[in-house]
Amino acid sequence: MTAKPGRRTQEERRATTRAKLLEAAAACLLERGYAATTVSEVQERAGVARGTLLHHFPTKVELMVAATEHVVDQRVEQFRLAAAEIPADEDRLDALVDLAWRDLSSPVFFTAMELWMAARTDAELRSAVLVLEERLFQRMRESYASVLDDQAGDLAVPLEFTIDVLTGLSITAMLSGKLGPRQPLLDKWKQALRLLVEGQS
Amino acid sequence: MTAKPGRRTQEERRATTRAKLLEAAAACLLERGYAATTVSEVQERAGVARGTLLHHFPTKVELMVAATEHVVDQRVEQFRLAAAEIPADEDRLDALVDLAWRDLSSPVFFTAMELWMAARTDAELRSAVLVLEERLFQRMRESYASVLDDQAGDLAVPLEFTIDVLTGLSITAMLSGKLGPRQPLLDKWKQALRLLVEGQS
DNA sequence: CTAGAAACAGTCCAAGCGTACGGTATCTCT
DNA sequence: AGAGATACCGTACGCTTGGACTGTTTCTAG
Repeated sequence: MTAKPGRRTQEERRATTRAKLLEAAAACLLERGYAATTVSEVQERAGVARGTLLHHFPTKVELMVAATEHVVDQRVEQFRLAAAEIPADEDRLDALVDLAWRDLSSPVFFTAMELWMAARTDAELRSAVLVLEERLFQRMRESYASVLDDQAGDLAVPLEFTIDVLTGLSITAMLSGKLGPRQPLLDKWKQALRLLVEGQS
Repeated sequence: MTAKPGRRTQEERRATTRAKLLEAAAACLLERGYAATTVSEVQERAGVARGTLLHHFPTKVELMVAATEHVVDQRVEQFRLAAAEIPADEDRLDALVDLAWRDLSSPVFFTAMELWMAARTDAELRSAVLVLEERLFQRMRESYASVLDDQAGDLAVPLEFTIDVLTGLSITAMLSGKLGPRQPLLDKWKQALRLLVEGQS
């Protein structure tokens, strides 16, 4: 029964601080990259004291693992929201492509990429990321399937191709920042996808 | 005119040492990742003295830039060799997919990815990588076009899709190390690619 | 009111990067 | 061919920063 403002329960205090830390870590990963992300900077960005971070995450890897989980949850959540906003009268395949592109070109995606790349060579981080990847892919596929009305999984292969194409597109356009002449490719892929779906049935 | 073995010109000495350093840097990037790559370890792996590395590359970024160039050249070279080995009687589209996959799942590709990701948040490295990326893509497209006998560029779009699909495939399978259920996708993409090429003409 | 949890502040140790300097091999000019 | 100039190699050092630790204070819960 803590109604007084500024009077929060322990769990609330812990949660808000933890959230601030994870948000700061994610922002740092996005702006500075994994290599330049230090616990000191995360601590400063979060506006907490030195020992506070240690209290929540004894080691840097534990912070990174938690940050990964946070980022994954963000991606899943953004994805669900975007999927829910799709108008019912829109073409399902076009909607799928737009939905996937919104995810795969978003800042959260690049933040996740930083962690994924780091996990490749860091055993501890890697084992944690692997199970989170499983969860992420699972949830994503569910949302995709709901957009397509494809419970049977008949469109699994074209879906996989769509994800991979857009992933590749996002990566290859990462540095220049702009899609450049690849922008029309999104529309072209919509056509191609339709062709593939018709062709396989 | 230095014919005596063990008697090398300055330029030769410089070149071999430089090559050893770049090779060591690339190996370190692949095994440890960018974040854990230190100049000390590169120096140890190369088997040279501390100041030697510094004489060639005064700063770490300069070393990384040179390493990027080295890795890019390796990719281009491996690519040309692989392209030359393709038997004349093989289906051109199938050959294209295999060729692209050999590149995009190779160790050199992941080494390059480390540098690409690092370049995203490092201004100095980024500007260097951007011009190298231009060169890389240019050369790659030339080789691809030669495999396809497509000087006119009619197959540019399906080619782009192929590269992006396989890039995405490689990335999403990066952590688990094995393609898993995605292995058959390579064959499925060959079919899809054929469909796309026929469909657009 | 007291026990325990959370947040704060200051510090230690190790490692990384960059600098300085002496020694040695190679090139070049006469 | 010899001597000076140039370029390269190797070692030792200092500055800075990152990551992990300990003690103290504030706040919540019973």
